[in-house]
Amino acid sequence: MRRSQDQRKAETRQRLLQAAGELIAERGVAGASVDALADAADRTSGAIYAHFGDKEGLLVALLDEWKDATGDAVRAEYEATDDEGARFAALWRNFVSPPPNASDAWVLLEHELWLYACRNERARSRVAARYDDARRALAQTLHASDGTSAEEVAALFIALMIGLEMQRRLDPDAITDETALAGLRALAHLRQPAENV
Amino acid sequence: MRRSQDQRKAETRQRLLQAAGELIAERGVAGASVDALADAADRTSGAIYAHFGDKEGLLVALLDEWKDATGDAVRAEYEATDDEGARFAALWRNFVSPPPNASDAWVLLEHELWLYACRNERARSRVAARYDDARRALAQTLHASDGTSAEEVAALFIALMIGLEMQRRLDPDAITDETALAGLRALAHLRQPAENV
DNA sequence: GTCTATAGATTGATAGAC
DNA sequence: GTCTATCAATCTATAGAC
Repeated sequence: MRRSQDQRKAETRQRLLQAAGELIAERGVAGASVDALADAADRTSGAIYAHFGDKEGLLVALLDEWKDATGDAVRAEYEATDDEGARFAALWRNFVSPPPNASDAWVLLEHELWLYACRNERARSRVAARYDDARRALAQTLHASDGTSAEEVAALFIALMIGLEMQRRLDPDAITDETALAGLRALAHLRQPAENV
Repeated sequence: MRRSQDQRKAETRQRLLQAAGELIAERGVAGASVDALADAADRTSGAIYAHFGDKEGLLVALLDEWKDATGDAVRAEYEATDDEGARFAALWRNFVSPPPNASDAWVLLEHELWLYACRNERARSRVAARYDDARRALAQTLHASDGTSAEEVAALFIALMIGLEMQRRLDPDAITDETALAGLRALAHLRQPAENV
């Protein structure tokens, strides 16, 4: 019996975390009430308090367990070709049109939690670590060919893609794929100073 | 008497809008209650409903009246020099460390309202128009020297600065000014294809 | 137009049964 | 660990006096 109890407990925890991700992406941190979060996971609010203490505890746990399942897929797709254009196109495509499993609103969850982290000390270090991980992972994927710092380029790539996606989400016609790719290409070769301009 | 009544009305409206901007930046859209918004403007909730109908009306009005007072200052500072490095440094500086009048949290207001716009049809077109204005204004300031589309570069500049500021806000050491400037410089000259790589 | 007072719904969190 | 029931606080919005 111990076994099945533990299983149910673990399942509940996972259901709560997944439901939290989805519902918060849809309604926002403040818009997703404890009851609604529990409902979405087919549990009641009591389960949330038993597992995480309070709503903030759930959010912090969500941040801790929140890994990009996408990372590996992106890397594989990236390394499938040697052509720089195709590689950057893969990066961009995976960023703007989220992978099969994730909801279309996953980017909203990123912004939701970033905003939350800006106002909550406990959350900030976790989200900061998440961005640090993202930079490192991307830097490793890019494995900077030349003298440029790979992490520097990774930070710029991430920044550009986030900012472009923000604009595109408001107006899909505002940002073309060509613009995005031209931007990534330019950033990839920022080592050379503005010599022949 | 009509005169002073109108004056008070106009003043109240302005106070409500300004207080809304500040309080929402601090607590978020959902975190700033109607009563709290009214309090911050030294009025009561009744004033908000009389002026804007409901909370959403206040937010929409805030979006409509929301102009960057900074635009002109940035442009003046930009054109004060011919040196590209100094120009981009001025752009970046004005973006990350907001001007005298604005609160340090003004960027949070941007994200707060962007997120709101992603979930609210009435708000989305307004925020989209705001970003379009920003692109146009920046494009005009940059007055693209060469064949590159000025609006394209403007979109990339804005995207990069937003994304870098997000990362820097979580961890000030993650993004150096040098990285930001190198990124802007690279984007400014994206016309040339990757020929001599 | 602005206030006070209040209705009605919803919130985060707790208590106690199982 | 999970549920039901519930409290106190807070929320948006309305009604009516001035």
